[in-house]
Amino acid sequence: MGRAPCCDKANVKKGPWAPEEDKQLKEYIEKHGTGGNWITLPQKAGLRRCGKSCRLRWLNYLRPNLKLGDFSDDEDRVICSLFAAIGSRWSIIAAQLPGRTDNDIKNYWNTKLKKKLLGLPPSHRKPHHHHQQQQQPLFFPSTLETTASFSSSAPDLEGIPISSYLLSHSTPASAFPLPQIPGGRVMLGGPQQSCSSSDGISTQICNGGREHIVLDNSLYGGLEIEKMLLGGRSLGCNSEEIKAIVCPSSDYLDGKDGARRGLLTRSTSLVVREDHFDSRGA
DNA sequence: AAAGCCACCAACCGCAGGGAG
DNA sequence: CCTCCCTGCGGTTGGTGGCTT
Repeated sequence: MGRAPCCDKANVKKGPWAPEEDKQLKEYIEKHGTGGNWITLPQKAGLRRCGKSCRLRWLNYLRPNLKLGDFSDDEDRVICSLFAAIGSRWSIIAAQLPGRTDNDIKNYWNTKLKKKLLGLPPSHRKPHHHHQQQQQPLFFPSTLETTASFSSSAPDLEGIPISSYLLSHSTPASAFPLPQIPGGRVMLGGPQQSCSSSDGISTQICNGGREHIVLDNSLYGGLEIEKMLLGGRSLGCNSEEIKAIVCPSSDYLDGKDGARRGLLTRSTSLVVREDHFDSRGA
């Protein structure tokens, strides 16, 4: 039994948006808002488009405060670090980059950043100027392959280069058959393992399936994240939770307390601690 | 100059989650 | 609870255009 289509496909226009359609959609939303219902919006706005298509167009191209143009090195680092930690959760990653959309980031990752991390030669196309500056892979090959230290009870998994991992797993959060943890590095040693590297992220899996992720580069301001795993599967965080984890300026970091605990969705627990890195001078 | 290749990106598709009834 | 509906997400596709031969 198939799902009912979200719209009348026969009467719906597909393909690239015309400038008039953009104008029509933008003007309608600016005047009336989305009304909380994208399905009926195109009809109200006089557009022969699927509601999902309108939503996508608005979110990705028409809404205000969108950031256009090249990704900065800082943005690269945020994307890479979060990808390493949580996998291809583009919406969460996008939430950390104001003005960027998940689609943007996903495209950027798939077409450019992944190749840069893998150290593949640049495309024959003219690369973005600020990307030309950095010929070295960003951090996976240079840290996990050469400086990372592993202690593991699963030697057959030790030392898998992240580049090999990336080549075969574009979706680390869902690709592993064993305890599935967002981010390939967490999995590299199997259960009861630890992995640390100079890229600012280290992870541990303790007895009982407790996942322990430590982010200590300056980007994060030094935070410790501890997540409980349920049923051998790492559970997701929503964007606010991740924001609490990775934003140095977030309210989570403004107070004096050494540790604060917030309850995550689906019974995942989270500990955000500042004191862990105070002694490291991170 | 033309053809072919391929990187890039906008947009589509299907699925999962969550809320309402 | 259960079902239905809507939204949001992530993977994938197809068109476009730049580059190479």
